[in-house]
Order: sequence, then structure tokens, then C-alpha cells
Amino acid sequence: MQLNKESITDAAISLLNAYGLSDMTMRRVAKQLEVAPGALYWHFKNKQELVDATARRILAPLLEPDVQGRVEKRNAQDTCAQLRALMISHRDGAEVVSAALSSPTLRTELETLIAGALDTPDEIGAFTLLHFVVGAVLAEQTQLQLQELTGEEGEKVDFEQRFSTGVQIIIVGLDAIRDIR
Amino acid sequence: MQLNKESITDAAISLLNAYGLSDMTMRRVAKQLEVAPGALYWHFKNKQELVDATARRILAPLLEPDVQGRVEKRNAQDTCAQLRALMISHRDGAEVVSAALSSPTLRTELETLIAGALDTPDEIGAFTLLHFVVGAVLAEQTQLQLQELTGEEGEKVDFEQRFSTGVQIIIVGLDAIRDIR
DNA sequence: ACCTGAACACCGTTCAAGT
DNA sequence: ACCTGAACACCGTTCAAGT
Repeated sequence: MQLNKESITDAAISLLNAYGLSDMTMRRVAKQLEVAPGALYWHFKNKQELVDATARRILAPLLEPDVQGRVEKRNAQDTCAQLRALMISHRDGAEVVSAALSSPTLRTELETLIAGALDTPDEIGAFTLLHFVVGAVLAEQTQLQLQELTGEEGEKVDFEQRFSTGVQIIIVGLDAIRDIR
Repeated sequence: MQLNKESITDAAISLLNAYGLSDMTMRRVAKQLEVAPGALYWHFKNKQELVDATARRILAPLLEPDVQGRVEKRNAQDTCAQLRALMISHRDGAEVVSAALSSPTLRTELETLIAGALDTPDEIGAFTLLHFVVGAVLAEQTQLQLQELTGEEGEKVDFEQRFSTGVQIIIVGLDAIRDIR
């Protein structure tokens, strides 16, 4: 079978879920595909591009239009919750998305998505929400896998509750500040 | 001169500012100190520990008690602004702090600091602010150095304005939601 | 106690050469 | 057009041995 971006991203995702981001190396991806490491560089300019593609794959359900050819309209609370759910559903998902956020196009897509989900679309509101969401899930996943390693000690935190409260704080603040600004 | 944590962290910081985080390697730090790479491992258990120490050094003015032996009390807006200022004053500062945030002790210290700066100390408020602050500055620094590389194209964004508005949104939201919760 | 030398097991990336 | 082989220039970490 011929190599292409899709199959390479498939392999990357499977390595990610099996062993984590630090083991998602170009060489291991190549080995999984039974191909020389250099082969990947015909399809991706560098590793950053593969990480970007991996992040896009993780967020695909939110980014891609559905079968009817449109992205379903949701409210901001739901959009953020789904963003979190998608990142959580993959090992090191938030780390991958955070790394890919340096790509201006993905960042803009996500900001636009969130802005559109707000009652009153707002650039700064979307910016604030996006960076809270990614930061919070990053912290959540880091803490969880630290607990797994050290042996499960640590107060149980209701991450979902904490997350949605944070989102609500920002949404409420956004409404309250619009009059002042 | 004998090696110790302080001198090693000094060298790490100077490499960071000169060449960025990706060039702050154990081997380069050792070379700068004219020492074998293995020597560092007598003082730091691994690289993560050195990164943690580097983050602490960057945030020292906020973390350490002043000459009078107490940390000065500030409001949340100022505390966040100083957090941003400290990260910005070092190359890849936000990336270093973000990486060190996986250390639970530093994370807790910062959350406590922010919580204490709020009118009504609030765990979730501190959590929300901290992750927004780090995420926002991370984005700011990434975008700025991308513009330097690609040659200065891109709409000018008033990062400071955007940042403080984001902080204000969260603080206002925090006040507004306390009654509801 | 503190450091060197030398090795181990990796990385990302490039590029002539093959098909 | 697409991939292999082989190299280049690195990494973090360990550890016997030295002082």
C-alpha cells in the first residue's frame, strides 16, 4: 500500500494512544508503517506538520462539517465541553492540541468556532475561552497521569465540575463586561 | 568553583535567553559550565527538575518573600499582569512555566498566590485565571517569534490590552457567579 | 562528596541513489 | 513520484572509575 498523509496520521494516532506523545516519534511512526524514517518526509515537511495533522484528527468532529455539509451550531458551554471531551479521549490529547496551537490557522479556526457559539460573537471572549479550555485540560491530563505513576494518591478533584464552572465564569463575565466596555 | 543548583540554573537561564528553550539542553548547560554532562545529574535528578528550577527563577519576584519577609499583597489584576511581565521578560518564558506547571507544588503555589489576590479567595477562580494567563502568554510569545521568523507580516495585536481584558472578564464573571453558585 | 569518561539507546532531518 | 540506505549532528541518562 502507498503511503499518504492519512495513513501516516493513523499510525501517529495509534502510537499516541498506546504509548503517549513522547513515544510518537518519526522513527516509531515509520517503523509501525514498515517504512524507512526518511519516507515520512516526502509527505510531511517536518514533525510539527505531523503533530498539526494529529491535532486536527483529534478535533475533527468539531472542525469538519457533517454529512449535511454544515457545522452544527452549539452554544459556547457545549462547544467547550466537546472540545474537552475530544482532547480527553486521546492520551496526551491536550498536549498535542497545545503544541498545534502554534499553527495560526488551527488557532484561528478554533477561535472562530468558539466565537460563533457565543450569544454575541466576541474575539476576546473566544480567545479567553480557548486558552482556558486548553490550559485546564492540559492540567487535568497531566495531574491524572502523575497520579497513575505515583500510585493513585491525591485528593479526588471533580475535573468536569471545575471545568464547566470555569467556562461559566468566563461566559458570565463576558456578558457583564460588554456593557462596560 | 564548585557546581551547585544555583550556578547550574544561572547557566540554564542564560542559554534560555540567548538561544531559546530548545537549545537549553543538559549537554549545552554542561558545556557552558565547562563540565561533563553527567556532572549535572549529581545536582538534579533529571532535566524536568532543572526546568522546574528555571521556572521558579523566572517567577522568583512573585514567589519569594521580599526583604521584609512577606509577599506583598496585590490585587488579582496586578498579580496576573506581573505574572505575564515575568514570563515575557525571558525568551520562551511561558513555555518554561507551562512545562513546570506539571509540578504540583509550583502549580499550588501559584494558585494560592492568585487566590490570595482575589477580593474573595476562590479556588476555581484562581484555577481559571492561572490557566488563562499561562495559555494567553504562551500564545503571545509563540505568535511573536513566528512573526520574527516569517518576516514580520501579520496584523498587529495589542496583546497587553487583550490580556488584561481577558483577566477582567474572568474577575467580573467570578463576582457575578458567586451569588448564583 | 563531587566529577570525568565513555558508553547506551535513542532523536529529527537530509539526500544521493534506486525503482 | 515515491522510497531506501546511510549518514549527520545531535539528545537524556547511567555508571564505573577517579579524586
